[in-house]
Amino acid sequence: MVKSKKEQELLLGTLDMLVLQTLVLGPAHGHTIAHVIEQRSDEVLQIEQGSLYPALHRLEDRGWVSSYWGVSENNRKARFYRLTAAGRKQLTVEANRWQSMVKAIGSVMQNVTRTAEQK
Amino acid sequence: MVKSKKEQELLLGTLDMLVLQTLVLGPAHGHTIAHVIEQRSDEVLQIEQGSLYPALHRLEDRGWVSSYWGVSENNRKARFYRLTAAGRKQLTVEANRWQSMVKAIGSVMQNVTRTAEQK
DNA sequence: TCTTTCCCATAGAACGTCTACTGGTGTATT
DNA sequence: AATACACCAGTAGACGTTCTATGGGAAAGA
Repeated sequence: MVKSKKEQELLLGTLDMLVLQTLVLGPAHGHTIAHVIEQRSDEVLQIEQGSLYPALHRLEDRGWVSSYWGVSENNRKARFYRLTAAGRKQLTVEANRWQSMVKAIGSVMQNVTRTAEQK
Repeated sequence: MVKSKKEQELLLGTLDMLVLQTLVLGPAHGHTIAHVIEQRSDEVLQIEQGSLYPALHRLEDRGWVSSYWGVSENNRKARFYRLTAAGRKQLTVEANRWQSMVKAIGSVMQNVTRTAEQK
């Protein structure tokens, strides 16, 4: 039996933005980043490892973050990511984009039975 | 010269929902659907033909809409799409999902400088 | 006739996410 | 000492949506 359909597909291309935002608080490693996002979203967002690490690597490729090896709070080897100046700019770009998207979609989704319930 | 990066990628997987919502107003053909979404979003959303028609076809495959050939307002042959009962249900599912997504991402994106201060 | 506008459609590439793994290493348990 | 477990990083391959870039037919107007 084959599972042909994805279960979640819930991030909708916003993972990069979420990661950058999380790093505003300071450097963090992958595990922590995922947990922070999940907790702050009240467990609505689920960050899969297979999504997270590729995201971190491409953020670094693009220069939005830099990384270094360190030791985690649990005394384990971990790669920490730090927001760069370019990443900070990118975050505002993506946040603005997201805001305008939400607004635009909201405009389309609002019920247009206004005619019936007009003030 | 090759354009290696996509220009927009602005729909973020919400096109199906937008199309279904548009059809709540009544049957419509592809061109109209695209224009309605673009206008209602104040031209923020851009619906490419290469995104729209595949979307309409998959909505039909899944039973969310049904289609028939007719004649457009401009006297041209056009395929009209109508929302099915299943499509109406699907719309509420996707709309709820979208709402919870917006809320969850909002929770992550809000500034948390408060936490940094209380040290 | 020629051009424009309307309308449908598809192929192929790009991209982000998911599933499903592998592998290493501290810490606690037995 | 051996085992189990939680923590941490990573990759391959599939999948689905969107994009770019086409093609073509048919009505309307110049």
